[in-house]
Order: sequence, then C-alpha cells, then structure tokens
Amino acid sequence: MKSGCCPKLEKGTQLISKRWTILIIHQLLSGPQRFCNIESALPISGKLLSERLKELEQEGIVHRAVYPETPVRIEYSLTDKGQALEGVVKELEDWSSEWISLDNCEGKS
Amino acid sequence: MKSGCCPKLEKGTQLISKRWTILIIHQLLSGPQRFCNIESALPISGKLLSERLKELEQEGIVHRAVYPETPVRIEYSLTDKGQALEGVVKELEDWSSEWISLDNCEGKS
DNA sequence: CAGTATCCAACGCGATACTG
DNA sequence: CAGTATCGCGTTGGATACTG
Repeated sequence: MKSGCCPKLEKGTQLISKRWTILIIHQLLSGPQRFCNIESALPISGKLLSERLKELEQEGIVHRAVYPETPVRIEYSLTDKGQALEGVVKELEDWSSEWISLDNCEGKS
Repeated sequence: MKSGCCPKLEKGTQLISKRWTILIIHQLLSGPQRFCNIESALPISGKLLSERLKELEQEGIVHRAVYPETPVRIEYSLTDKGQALEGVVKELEDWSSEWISLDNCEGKS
C-alpha cells in the first residue's frame, strides 16, 4: 500500500467520511443534546447513531456526559477537537448552499 | 424517511463523503493533472479513481480535458465549483494537522 | 430514555485482467 | 496512457426487536 501525499489529511477524511458524521457534528454544534434529540433531527437509525457517537467519542471529538438524575439524562457535546471542526462544517455548509441544487428534492409539503 | 435539518448540507456531505473524493480534490488543487499522476499520488486503484472522476465530472466539480496530441493527453482539473471546495479542504487539512496523531503511522523509511 | 443484538441486503472497494 | 469489465469479499447501514 503506497501512502498518499499526506497521511494526516487521509486519516482526517476517513473520519469525517463516515456517513452522518458531519451531520452529527453539525447538529452538535448547536449545543449539547441528548441521544433522542439527535436521532429525531437526522434521518438516522438508532443503531447507526449509537455507532457514530461511540466512534466520535473514541476519537475524542464528542463527549458523553451522564447526569444521574432520576430519569438518567445523557448529553452529547463536542470536545475542543470536535469544536475545532466547526470551520470545516461551516465551509461545507457555505459551499453546499451555494453550489448544491435541490432538483431531486421532493418538496411535497 | 424524515428529512434532516438541511438537505443541501446533507447532499454536500454525501458528495465529499465518498472515499478518496476529498483527496482527489486536494490533489487537483495543486493544478490540472493526468490520470496516472493522480493514481500514483494516491493509494487508489484505477477503477476507483475512474469512478470518482466520473462522478465528480457529473457533479460539475471536475473538468476533463482531452488534448488530441499524438499520445492523447487527458487532464483533469477543477471547475469553479470544484475550486470552491478549497476552503473545505483547507479547513480539514488544518484540522487534521492540528488534531490528528499518527500513532498508527508505520514510519518505516 | 438510551441504547444493544441480530438479521440481511446493498454497496464499496480492491485486485486483476483486458481493451483501444 | 487511459481507462473498462469482471469477480468476489468485506463493510455499511437500515429495519426491527429487545433490554435496563
């Protein structure tokens, strides 16, 4: 296996290349929130979200906080490393809104 | 299927989420170049590269120029839309170099 | 609520071989 | 050089059901 030009970027791409990852981070950029909140904000199944969250936690991008209240509350938030991705997400958001056309957007109300 | 918060970003993520896509664009950011050049710069197989290039061409991100010289020369370059992704790539590059550690980088010379 | 387990279909992707 | 065709396996990922 030949190595590409820059292994770090290569690893970085693989991180955010996983489906939903960027959307999850984008969602988390609006503040810490609970599992079910993210789940309902995105068209993602619980299993996948659980997977992603765990991966992101292991990468040190997401922090999982457990509040042992009576109904246990668990909140996910971005770490510094995760927060640092804001620029990437923003850029992509800008680019998307500028260049992506929603021709296949089923706009049925 | 419930729709996420922002369909455009969603589509944007899916575009760049495909493996190698970002790396290819990154490579192309350094200027127009030929197929074999990209192929040897990245650890990607010809088939995949061909696929990606075609997809990116269809998305209007990459331009394919054919120079009918004696040995036909074909050069790939970024369109405006592709060039506009520079910010995203740059941000990701910065983030990667700052936050990604290469512990699993087999640094054998 | 916050997940985990299982099943299964679809896709991604790499290697290789082949074409013009 | 610049691809395309075929093959086959491993991974993804969605739906569903279940647990604490």
